[in-house]
Amino acid sequence: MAESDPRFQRFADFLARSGLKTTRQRERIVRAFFAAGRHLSAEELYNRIQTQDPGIGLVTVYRTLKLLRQAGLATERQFGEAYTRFDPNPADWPHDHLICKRCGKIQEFEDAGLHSLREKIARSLGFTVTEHKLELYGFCRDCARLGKGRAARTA
Amino acid sequence: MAESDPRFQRFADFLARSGLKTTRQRERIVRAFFAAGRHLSAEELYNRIQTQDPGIGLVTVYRTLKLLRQAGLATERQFGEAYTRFDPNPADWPHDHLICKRCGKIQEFEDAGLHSLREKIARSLGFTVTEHKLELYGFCRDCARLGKGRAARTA
DNA sequence: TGGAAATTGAAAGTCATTTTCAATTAGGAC
DNA sequence: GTCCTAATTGAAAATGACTTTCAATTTCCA
Repeated sequence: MAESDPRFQRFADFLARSGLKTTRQRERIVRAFFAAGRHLSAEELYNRIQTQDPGIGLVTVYRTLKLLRQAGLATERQFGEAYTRFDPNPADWPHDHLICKRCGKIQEFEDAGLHSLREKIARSLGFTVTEHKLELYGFCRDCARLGKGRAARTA
Repeated sequence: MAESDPRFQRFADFLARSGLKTTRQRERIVRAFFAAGRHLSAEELYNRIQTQDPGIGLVTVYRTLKLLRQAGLATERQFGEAYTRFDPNPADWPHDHLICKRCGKIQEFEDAGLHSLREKIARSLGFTVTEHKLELYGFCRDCARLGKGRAARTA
């Protein structure tokens, strides 16, 4: 996730191509987002940035996340929480998620069998499928070991 | 979906068991919900009821839907829209959904292969899975035939 | 039938996210 | 480097789905 991360360049290119400007705020937000490497909410990202640059507003975080989405560098996800999380994986990588109900860990995965299964189901019901969304909820190895208590939301 | 629908009795039992009362509003709302037989939002259900009983408030619709959920007679679903839809299928029937992006039709399905696939995926990543959510998006037979235009939200 | 406890609807409150708007800033033209 | 204009920013207000508050009404059992 060093400065050489090609996503910085992709974002810069997106801005230039769209006639938008590179600002201090956008640079900090994008850097913090990629550095986190997790599915953060706008508020969580905002809090991380606050500690280093209190001048940046939550509104600008929302706006920059929207730009990242348009650039194909982030995807909005809903995991049954009140807010949206942003997935830092390239939008053109189709994948699904496993969510730990105790620590909140989100594990991405890709499964070829799923694609054929979805075709089989769709065909049997007369549908044509273009996208899907699969979320598996449960406990990660560590949390399963600790006993399946109430969610603690650590990670 | 006649008066003999056992769900009316189940709801009445739930109310009695919980020390709650049977009211004109609750009866109308529950009847309209089961009669629709579709995944409605609170607002959609409210609108249907308005035409026959303008005295019922949206707040009461929300409250009654919450009771139906507690009674195991409805399940909240999010299909990427701004609002929640309520699934009129018994909560103890685990199933997934196919959503037509053009007419909004929602088709339920149950697939045994999915259960073993989810176990296989979880095992390979060290997770224990307790629930899942799968949504397939595409076009139903009728809409696929008409050409895959922009969503029209009919049904 | 009486009356306590539950219910209702309107209005106000939440909460995440978006819009508005006046002040600031980026970055191409010169 | 300096101008100038369009883009950007943050604060405050707005939005929209949903929930809570509260005074008035209704249910239902003793």
